[in-house]
Amino acid sequence: MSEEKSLNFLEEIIENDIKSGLHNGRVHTRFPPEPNGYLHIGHASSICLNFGLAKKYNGKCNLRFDDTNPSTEEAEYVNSIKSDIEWLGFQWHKELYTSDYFEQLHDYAVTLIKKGLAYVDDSTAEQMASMKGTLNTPGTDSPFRSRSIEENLTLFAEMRAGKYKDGEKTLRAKIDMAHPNLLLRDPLMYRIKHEHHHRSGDKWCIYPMYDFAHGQSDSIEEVTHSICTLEFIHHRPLYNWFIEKLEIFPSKQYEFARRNLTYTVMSKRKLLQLVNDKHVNGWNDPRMPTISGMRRRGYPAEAIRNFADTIGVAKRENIVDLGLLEFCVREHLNKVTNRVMAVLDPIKLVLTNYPDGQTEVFEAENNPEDPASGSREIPFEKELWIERDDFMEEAPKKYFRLAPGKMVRLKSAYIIQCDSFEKDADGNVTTVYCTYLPESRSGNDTSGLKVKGTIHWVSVAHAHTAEARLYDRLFSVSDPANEDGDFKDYINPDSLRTISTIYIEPELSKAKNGDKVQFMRNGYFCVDSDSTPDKLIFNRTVTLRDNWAKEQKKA
RNA sequence: AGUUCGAUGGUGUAACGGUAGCACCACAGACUCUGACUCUGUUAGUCUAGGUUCGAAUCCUAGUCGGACUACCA
Repeated sequence: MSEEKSLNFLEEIIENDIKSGLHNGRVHTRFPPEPNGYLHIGHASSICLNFGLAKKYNGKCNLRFDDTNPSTEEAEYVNSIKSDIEWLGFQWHKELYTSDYFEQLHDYAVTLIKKGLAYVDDSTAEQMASMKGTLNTPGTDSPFRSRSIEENLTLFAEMRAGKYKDGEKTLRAKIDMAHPNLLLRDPLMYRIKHEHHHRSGDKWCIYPMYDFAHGQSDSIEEVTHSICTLEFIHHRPLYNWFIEKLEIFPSKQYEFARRNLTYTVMSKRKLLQLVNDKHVNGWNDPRMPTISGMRRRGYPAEAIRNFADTIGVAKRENIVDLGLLEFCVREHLNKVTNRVMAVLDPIKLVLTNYPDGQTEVFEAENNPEDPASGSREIPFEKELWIERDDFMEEAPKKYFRLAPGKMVRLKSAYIIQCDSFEKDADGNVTTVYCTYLPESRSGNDTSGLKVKGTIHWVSVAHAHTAEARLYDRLFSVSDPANEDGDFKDYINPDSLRTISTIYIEPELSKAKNGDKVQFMRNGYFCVDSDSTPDKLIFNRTVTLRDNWAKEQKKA
């Protein structure tokens, strides 16, 4: 019972806060996406963190759409974000929008103007940039910095009323143009944008900047722990400055390092390029690191949550091995998927001593990891499809499969011995001839034989067909964003291999969209949404571990 | 260069002044009607230099290396 689970740094902060009675021990977090794109695995980490922390400490987690920029945001994204979060298995306390606070935020701005802490600036963006100074040199005050409170009030009201064009005026906080933190050199609070907003419509033509919206929104919702990624750490003094000057609920911001993954890219800009340049087929392409892509790929939500849990949270730079995600995926799929037989690269196997036209039905366990999964029936005949890889003319020493003179077991059926084979004009093996041992029948094997190899098969007469899409990592280098040149030069040309016809056991033809199975000795697959009633399409989620492949590579 | 955050095996993460642990990967073996799963074992780490201390991954000082910040984006 007393197994002390170590805490991450955020849990430590929260537990200390609870201990000290801060906000009466109340914990309230939020997940604040901007509805301008699709969620990816990085967001998944943040979701698991924010919702997970709330759950662990009996708190609440809001979903807040940070929609302060009408130029980039669309309702379409709101829906995809919501369904991604739900699919991950989380339920938000409230669905909220920063745009719902526009009136309140405006009033906060007026408050600051009245306190002499904000002013309307007529400078252009270029002028402002030139007065900003640099990392090493202080900035200079704007000529409009000393406008009177009354004038600022009037001007700001006129800005709101639509008297000015985009870019003509801004509202700025009056802090310190020489501050070493550039964000505190009189940051913009409001800009003019005569644009239609996906929720507030045309009611507003001035929109708050992130820095003037985020902390106050947290505060309005009485969020206790506002958790964001490390690149916002420089914003924290500003976050606190607004809350302090406004004298509102003191939400606190904490930062963690965003999680990176090998063999992919995560920035919205890069992902957008992949989509626009058609390197992938949309945001939910199974190769994309988006939540919708991973869902379509067949990654279970449980696996993603487990992954987020396993990699934890810290403040140091990191790049997590994709292999760890795949491990989590396999770990879960192993427990829940039924085993089925499918032949992806077929050659024909003929059992010369098996009666023509005879059919036998074998019963096969669905999932040895889960006794409750039951069993199914598989028809067996004289002619079977087997995997090309499972036969070799000349077998190397540790090859446990078919070769002239060698024996294997046909999974759930008989032990067979290879006698001969046929090749076509190009030298490709077309047919393998074997004899079966009737007394080795699965379930009541009296042969006394032990064979090292077991292979899967599908009856030629009963096989159904399907398409398989074999996905592999999107990039051929582990950190494409940090290579020389364009990251797109490092796209893996073999990230998708389509096999138009594979043979599947009859039972599998009943599979429905989204179903997940294990193709025995091959990998985990799921039914793709492109499937039609007369054509099933299987996505390869992830391969099985393959020690034989490693063995071969060494040789 | 200024500010700021960080540095523990190949990767991710613990150890809160007192035995450097866990997971993934890799490797070796056992088991196997999936070369899967499972099980056992092995390799491998505290950025550097000083200091404080009986004792330092942990505290202090200096350095090194890496990241972030100069959008009317979030």
